[in-house]
Amino acid sequence: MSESDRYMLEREKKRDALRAAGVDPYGGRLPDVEAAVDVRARADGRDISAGEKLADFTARIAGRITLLRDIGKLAFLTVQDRTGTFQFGLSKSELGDAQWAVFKQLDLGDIIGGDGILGRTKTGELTLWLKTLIVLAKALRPPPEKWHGLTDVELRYRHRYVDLFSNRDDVYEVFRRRSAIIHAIREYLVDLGYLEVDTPVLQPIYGGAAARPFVTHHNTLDMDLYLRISPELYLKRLLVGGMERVFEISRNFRNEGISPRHNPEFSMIELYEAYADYHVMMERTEGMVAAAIAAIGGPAELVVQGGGQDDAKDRGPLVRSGEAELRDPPALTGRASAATFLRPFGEHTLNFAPPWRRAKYADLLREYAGLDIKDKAGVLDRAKEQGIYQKLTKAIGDGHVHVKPDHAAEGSLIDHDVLVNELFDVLVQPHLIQPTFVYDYPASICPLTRRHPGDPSIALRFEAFAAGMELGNAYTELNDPRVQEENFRRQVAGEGDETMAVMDEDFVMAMEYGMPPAGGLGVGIDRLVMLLTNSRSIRDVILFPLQRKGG
RNA sequence: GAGGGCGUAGCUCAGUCGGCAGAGCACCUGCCUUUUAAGCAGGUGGUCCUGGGUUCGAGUCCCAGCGCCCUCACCA
Repeated sequence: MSESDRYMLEREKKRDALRAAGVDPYGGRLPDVEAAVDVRARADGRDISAGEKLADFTARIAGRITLLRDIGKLAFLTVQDRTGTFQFGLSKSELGDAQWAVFKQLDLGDIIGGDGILGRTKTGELTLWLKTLIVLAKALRPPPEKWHGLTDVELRYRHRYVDLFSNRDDVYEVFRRRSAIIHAIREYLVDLGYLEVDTPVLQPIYGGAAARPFVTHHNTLDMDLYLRISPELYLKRLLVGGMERVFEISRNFRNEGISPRHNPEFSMIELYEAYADYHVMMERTEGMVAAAIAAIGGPAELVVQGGGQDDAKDRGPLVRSGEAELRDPPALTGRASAATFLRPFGEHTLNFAPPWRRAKYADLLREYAGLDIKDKAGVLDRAKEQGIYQKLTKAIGDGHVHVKPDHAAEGSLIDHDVLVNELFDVLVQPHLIQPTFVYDYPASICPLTRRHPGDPSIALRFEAFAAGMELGNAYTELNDPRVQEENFRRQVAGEGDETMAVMDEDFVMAMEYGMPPAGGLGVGIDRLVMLLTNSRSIRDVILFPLQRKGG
């Protein structure tokens, strides 16, 4: 017999003892349960001295037993509900022998309800002194260690339900905030007149991003389908249809590598606004984030675990190391003040107060790399210095790098703008800690993007960065059907990345009916939640991140 | 896909030079009517990730595999 079997057997014996005593170990509906936090609020209105019990203050609370202190004929249980914890006080003489016998069959992890009267113990702890004990669910497996909780990263992801109840103060809180953030964004856009829609996840033709798709199959139609990599092409059709302001919170699927910032399925919000441009989308980005921050409250005291093993070892019971100086700084208490927009992230404090910094791509390249974007020789030299040129020339032939000598510097095999882009990633992006809109990208690295009317070498695009991480991407959208069609043709011809979208004739047809000029924006929800909950891994903001079979 | 780290009781973790498998929590038995990770006394509990190998002897050394984490690659 394994040890876990022994644990189960002990608990099954207690379950059977409950049944033998006529108590259902798996109770049903329990009306009028009050949240722990609400009982506390109600108690605030009363003056209760230590050791006092208020016969007229009754309450019913339910939750999971997280602590159990049996002191003979008296016991204290700590139960946890969705709002916090509450102490139950049980006295053998008050409860009576029958109920006391029920208590004796309880273990850590069981879910119970209690009716009782409120009081304070000698030490002042707010306590519900039970008159009636209600068994709601006998747990057959023991919870993890009560002090450390579940820290094994693999077990946390594979058994997230255990992670959630045993690491309530950080893990559960992350997902509570995630919910609040999404709700706030939705409300913000709806208030602006946006319509929320659902477009196909199963797509016969995939597009809207450069990524490898997952393939699936419909049996009856005998048709291969792709899980969407982006909702973009459907949302633009809706612009044609007259949905002038439209958004979707979209689960996207990309058959790519996995990293602390990439999960095969991830959430993104995409929005399109007719008659707007990418500058308007900057304001929308700021607005959504501001709404999200307002929804989750003031400056975060929350510091969550990273995936790293070193982090796990440092982990304290409630909050992680390194955040002490960020907890309730006196200067940040004003709800409406700009300080509310300060969020801790790793060793940084990010300031999301609008307006965020707006900087042109070329200007940032000059500022952080000291490079003139038009100086082909200088860029080439720096690329060689950084080993980028060598890496790219080595990669020629595997399909990822294309030789375009006409755009290259003298003697270079690699396109100038490709080198610029690589240098930007290495030399500039890590410096973009504070929220920053990088705009006016070189057109050649985003060939499908609408050009600046006065300068065809500039694309009307921005990317939003924070903590060195890409957070969002926006465009002044192309609405010329012939240009769009030509873009598709160039992709199909393999001129761009070979994984990019195939020709979507219906999409072109839609545009031929007239699509209003529009601004379009995509924001990674998971990454935004990471930033606003100080989570270092995307897996810490996704409830059930993909794991290999087994383990 | 490449490199590095980790895998020991249900959980959190020690384990020295290769020499009887350890602690805390949890669990079981007993005591306890004001505890706060309650306490005290006694006790149970092991596929040391899996499979090979070296050795008189392997948790420890070697090889292969599996899983997780990290870095890189991939990735609007």
